[in-house]
Amino acid sequence: MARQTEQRRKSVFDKALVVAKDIAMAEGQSGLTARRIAKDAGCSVGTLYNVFGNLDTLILYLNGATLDRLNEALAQAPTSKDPEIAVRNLTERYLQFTTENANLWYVLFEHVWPRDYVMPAWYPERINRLLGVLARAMAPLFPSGAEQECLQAAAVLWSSLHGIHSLAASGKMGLISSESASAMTEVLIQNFVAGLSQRMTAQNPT
Amino acid sequence: MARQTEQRRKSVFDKALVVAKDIAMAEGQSGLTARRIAKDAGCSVGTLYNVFGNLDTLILYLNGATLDRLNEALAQAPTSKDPEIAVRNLTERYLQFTTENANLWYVLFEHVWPRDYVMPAWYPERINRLLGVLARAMAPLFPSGAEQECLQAAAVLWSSLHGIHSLAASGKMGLISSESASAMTEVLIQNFVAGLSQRMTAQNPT
DNA sequence: GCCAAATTTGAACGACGTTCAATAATAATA
DNA sequence: TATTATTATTGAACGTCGTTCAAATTTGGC
Repeated sequence: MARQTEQRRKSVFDKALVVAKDIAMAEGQSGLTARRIAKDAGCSVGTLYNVFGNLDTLILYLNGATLDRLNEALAQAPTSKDPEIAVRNLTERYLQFTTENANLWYVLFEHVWPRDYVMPAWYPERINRLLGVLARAMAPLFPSGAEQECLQAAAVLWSSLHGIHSLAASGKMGLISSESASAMTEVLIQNFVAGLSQRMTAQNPT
Repeated sequence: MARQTEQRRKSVFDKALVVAKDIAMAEGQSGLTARRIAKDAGCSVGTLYNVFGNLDTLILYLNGATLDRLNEALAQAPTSKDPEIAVRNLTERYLQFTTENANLWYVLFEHVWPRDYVMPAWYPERINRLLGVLARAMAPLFPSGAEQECLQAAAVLWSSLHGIHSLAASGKMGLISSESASAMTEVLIQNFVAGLSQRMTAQNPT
């Protein structure tokens, strides 16, 4: 029966993702080996490959789950009509999440995909969902009809946040300490939002 | 004689870095293996380890050379008293460099260091040298005595640029295409600089 | 209970970073 | 120059990695 096959596949799928998450949180990227995950999940490497095809795809699903959890965390951020406050509320949650889930975040953004790996469509869509949350918070900074510009600005802010936090976390920024990531985020938001609102008022002078 | 020893070490050192650069440019991160570099450099893996200690250190020196070359490229950017123009000139050179040296840039920022790897002091110093170039271009946006704030703002802008370009290059930003990195950079600079100058004029009203 | 189909298994493969006893080359001494 | 002491180089070997696949096991239908 195909039904039972499906059920067993799903149980292996779920179990593998659970133990992969546990391993990643406890030991980081380096612990995420096929043999280790199979052992902790109570199956053989062959079964893992039967379900996921390869280790990269397993990590892809792990990242998908991480993105979902971030989305939930951001959904609980208080809203505000003031874009600067709304954006700051979001970035505070974002920073909190990446701090509390540092190793998972590391896997999410530092994992190197094979050059020819094709991402399933749902993966970039989940990232765009996050961009959408940020764009909604920034919407008051843009005139109606400028949804594209708003989305682009959200992408800029999102990428910038990522740059600050990843460089700070990995110590690749020189003397700038990792503790200053929060302060740097604040500088970014203040000035970027100020620039946007100035542009807005210049176009629609009161 | 220690002299001759030193000379041979240096010749292996230099040759290894040259072939490592060639390999990285042609094939990217994945081609940078100890056996491959040794083969191309005309020595054995043992000699490579005798000189560099480990492969991470070899890559560290490769990255150092890349940073030096970027520094030279930025030094040739035209200066301007207008901070926005000066910053844009720098970021254009930066984008040009990372595009022309995409694989080297990838190695520079995506290489995962062992958790306990200790960077030599000269490495973060080279990154700070780049931050200094950016900070000098932004200096007119800050009152005298605010050098620390200026440096921090430079670090924010630098990190943001890195976030935009790395996410765009690796396709980790969702639907945002890699071709839009340049446009996103422009959005970032315009609004960030506008925010900074607004802050400046608010403190020193004319 | 038996057979056919599907699933699970883990030994095996090639490649990786790294090590180190053996070899070769060099410097010092007689 | 011949011999010894020191140093550098070598590459086979170790353990681990992702991945494969023939064989063993389990499953579902009769």
